[in-house]
Amino acid sequence: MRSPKLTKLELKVMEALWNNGASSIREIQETFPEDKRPAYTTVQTTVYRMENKKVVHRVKKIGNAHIFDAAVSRDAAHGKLIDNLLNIFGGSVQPVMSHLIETGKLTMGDLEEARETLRRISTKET
Amino acid sequence: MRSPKLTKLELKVMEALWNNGASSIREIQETFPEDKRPAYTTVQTTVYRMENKKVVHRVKKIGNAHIFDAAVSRDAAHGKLIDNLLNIFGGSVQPVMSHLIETGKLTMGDLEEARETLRRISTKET
DNA sequence: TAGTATCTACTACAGTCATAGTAAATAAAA
DNA sequence: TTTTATTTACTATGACTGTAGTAGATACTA
Repeated sequence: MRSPKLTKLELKVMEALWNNGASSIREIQETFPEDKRPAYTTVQTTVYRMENKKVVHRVKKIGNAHIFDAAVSRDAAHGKLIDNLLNIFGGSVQPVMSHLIETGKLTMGDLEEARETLRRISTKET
Repeated sequence: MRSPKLTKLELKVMEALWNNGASSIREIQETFPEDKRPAYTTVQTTVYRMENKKVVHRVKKIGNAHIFDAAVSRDAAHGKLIDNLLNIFGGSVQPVMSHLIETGKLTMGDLEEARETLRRISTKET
């Protein structure tokens, strides 16, 4: 299992670690907007579970506080999410593209950019 | 709630309904590949739950069997999934495109096609 | 009509998740 | 050093999910 499935809350924890680097439970908790900040112990429980799943790990101890860090990269995790979605669509990107276009989320500019990226890669690879 | 979140199994049930139209529990169950076909009652329970969520509904009764049909369109459900994913990426399509390109899932042909679709739409809309 | 097959409705159960409380340990402050 | 604040480790709980069994109703068949 390259990287296990992450839940919504777990992803938020990962975001905190990806953005701010290794952090204590308290630090992770405080990245949540004040009005929707889960209790300290909620974050704690989640992080412990993530530790079991091996997606975060303890890197050191400061005072009595453990410091955790991400054990999977943002790209890996995000890639997993995308592949997952794609699977639901039978692995075809076409329906995804259609939806993005129809909802106006994909602009000509995005396409141009993608085109460039693709060209650059294929030139390098060939 | 436009359309509630659907789980993996629920989506498979929806697929069955979208593909084959209104169906009985038995018919839905039989769309699963034989080697990974859940028990009749598993499908039944799932469909009942989906009925509560209002994503399917009973359309008629044949013999003693109820016939269910989808109450949300494939596009709506799929759109929901995509939007959901996009939210995780802060609403930006860019990281998604990058991943698709990097994993070779998005080809130049796909881009051309998307380009065409986009052009056609914007011409019509403008 | 009696027996067999099918379906519904209900119940059960274990796993995961989001949520959080509490007791005990540890560290910091007065 | 006694008090106060912070952390850890453990426990609890209520949704939701995937899984499926069972009793009773209904329909089909010989």
